Amino acid sequence: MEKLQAVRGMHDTLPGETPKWQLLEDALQVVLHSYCYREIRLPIIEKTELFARSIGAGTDIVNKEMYTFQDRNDELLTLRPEGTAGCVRALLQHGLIYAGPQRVWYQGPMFRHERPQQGRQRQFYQVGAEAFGMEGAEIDAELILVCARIWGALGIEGITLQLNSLGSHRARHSYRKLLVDYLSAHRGELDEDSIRRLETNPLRILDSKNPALQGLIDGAPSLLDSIDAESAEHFAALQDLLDANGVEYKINPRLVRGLDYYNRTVFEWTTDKLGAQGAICAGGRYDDLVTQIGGRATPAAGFAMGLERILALLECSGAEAVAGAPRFYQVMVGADAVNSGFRLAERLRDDIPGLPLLLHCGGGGFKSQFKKADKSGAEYALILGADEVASNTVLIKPLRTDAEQYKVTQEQLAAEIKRLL
RNA sequence: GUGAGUGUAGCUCAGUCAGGUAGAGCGCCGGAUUGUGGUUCCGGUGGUCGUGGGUUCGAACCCCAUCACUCACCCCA
Repeated sequence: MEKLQAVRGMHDTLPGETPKWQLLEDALQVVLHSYCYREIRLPIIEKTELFARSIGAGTDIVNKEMYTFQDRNDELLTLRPEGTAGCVRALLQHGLIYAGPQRVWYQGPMFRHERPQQGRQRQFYQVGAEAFGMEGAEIDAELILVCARIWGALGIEGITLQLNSLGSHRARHSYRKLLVDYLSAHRGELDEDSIRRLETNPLRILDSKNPALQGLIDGAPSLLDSIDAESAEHFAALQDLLDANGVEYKINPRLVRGLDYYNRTVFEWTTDKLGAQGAICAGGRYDDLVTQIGGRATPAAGFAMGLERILALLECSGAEAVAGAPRFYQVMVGADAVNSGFRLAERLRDDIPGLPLLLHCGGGGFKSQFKKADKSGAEYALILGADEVASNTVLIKPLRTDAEQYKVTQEQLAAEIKRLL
């Protein structure tokens, strides 16, 4: 029979790895809550049309990377490839978009059918924050400061903030023409990918890694030269706020995002420690998305970060999370000991909620049970054998020090454990 | 989607070049006078060599296909 394995690009997070995930998630929550972002929980499946309309019908994500399928009633559905579209849809559907400024955050799995490699899997986890109803550059700055504080909380260093402004959609559209004209004039110098993108997403050609193209790209008209006056002002205001708060950034006129809904501010936090997948967090402003999804024009901005990449970065910098070991391991030898041991343990759990107490299951003598107690990482063994059952006592043996084991009555045990905790 | 590399015991790997029906370390289980772990010593358990075909008297090894992982392109968080 064929061995069953996980679907390609879908990873299991094993018990040994979950503590570091929990540590990361907790740290993110603390920072987000300190800026008063509130959690929103969203469906993993949405109608396909939502993504086609928001991310953009011409983007790679929508064209070749979505997990799309037909429901039993022939509805076209998609496993979400990102979180923003569903978030906007939910706030719109429930009328929160118009209920004054909103700050929300979400976390969970996203799905993209890409070839897996380092820092890129088909099911991956993002934490994102979105803010609605705020027009000025202040919210752009706040989002970036949230990110910066997250890096600080996690002890992540050596990453770069890249910043750009795409201008208004209109300005971006006319720039697109300008760029296509320029590149078409040099069509012969373009590589295969770039020629394809000339039709689909010409701005991304600016992002090309092909060294042969760098000269051509350097000579291209600059996006920043052609953005509208209001956007330029907005961008300047953002830079002032970042400067005033000591956030370092690099203006990168070639930074364009792969999702169509962005306008004005776009940013990306990148590292050079993770190979080809250098972006750990990215976002920007998307003032026209709410309209595209069918609502009234509402200014909006947000970011999303890739948790696998952040974890990989934390491992690079040598951080280690501690796995959850029991504090107490209860050794029980003989049927009578098991019997009264279970009842004793249940009483302890009543008295001390959350007590990390591991009961030995599966029999065996004292020797083998102690081996397992040691291996479990527990600090103390609680020992129950025939003698203890007969005398209504328990032996407590410290496993991590040379201290002698000692005897307490079963009535005293809860108090003694509280003392040891 | 394109290209390259890898796949042998629960884990890390040797064996592949020059085909002769599988090895090490760690782990796991047990023992060292039977109610005490962590060190040491002794013994044991362990793999249809990713999967399916082919070549051959004979394949972990050569060939083809396929799946998965890794890396790069691409894409993006």
